[in-house]
Amino acid sequence: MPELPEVETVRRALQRHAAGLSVGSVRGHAVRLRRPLDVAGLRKRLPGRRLDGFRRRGKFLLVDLDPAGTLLVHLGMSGRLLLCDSSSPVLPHTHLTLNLGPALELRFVDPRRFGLIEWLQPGDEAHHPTLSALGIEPLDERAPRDLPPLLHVRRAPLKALLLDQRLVAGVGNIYAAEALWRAGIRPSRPGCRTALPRLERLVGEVRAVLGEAVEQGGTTIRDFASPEGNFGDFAVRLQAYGHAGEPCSRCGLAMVNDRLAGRATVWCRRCQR
DNA sequence: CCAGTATCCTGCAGGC
DNA sequence: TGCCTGCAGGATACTG
Repeated sequence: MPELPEVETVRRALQRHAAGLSVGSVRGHAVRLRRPLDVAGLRKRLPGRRLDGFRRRGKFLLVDLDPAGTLLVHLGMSGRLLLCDSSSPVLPHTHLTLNLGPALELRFVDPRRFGLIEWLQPGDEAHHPTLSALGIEPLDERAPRDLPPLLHVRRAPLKALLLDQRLVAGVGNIYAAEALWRAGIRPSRPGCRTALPRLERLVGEVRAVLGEAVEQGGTTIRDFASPEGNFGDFAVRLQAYGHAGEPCSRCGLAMVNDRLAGRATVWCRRCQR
């Protein structure tokens, strides 16, 4: 479940190990991801291009192959980018492989196929329907000032607002639950029924939990791993997500699991109001 | 416009 | 042991 910290972990690993390398052959097969994977188009455009750098916007990874364009990657639910020795076994659901040297490959693996890979021409970023609509980067220094007022004018539950990428870019189900628990705010509380100082506290906790998770290399619940194969170490620090039925680590009351905005939502009825 | 729900997809856990 | 069901969730199309 790659959210901002997991994508940032992937970005850093690729920046460290793959920046400056050139793409050789491109292998893959047309498969239906969130949109169809255009292998033929990538085969035409990628070979010979240099990986100039890796950027992140929300949960999107942007691979710059200047000046030709940018490869836009979203990991969806189960997507992984792996740096592998060419001789290493190919995992099931490997949809795309970029050769990066005599024995090095970058592989995109995505069993559930909620991911996305598409080619952006220079200038496309500003018009891309999803990319251009993304909201505030929560770790940006402007977030504490800009985000609370946006939450304050909405009637939807705060959990749903945190998950709305057009408001905040990069928060998913795990870190939304954690931030609300840390802030002591009920996930179903409407934004407009929450005092501004509490919203400021919430944004602060969103930033804190994301920042800590980035430091730990993300959260591995089932299968997240960095391109080098490292697991994220933040799971042990989760206090809400995955702890339904267990005592709240603040007050001891059993945490409950509700369904909110179509998502499992673990929270404490006593601490979160 | 806004909020809520169904949908895509596979793997896995739990029930019987 | 094996089959079935439901759940996991990121983005988005759709409904009310």
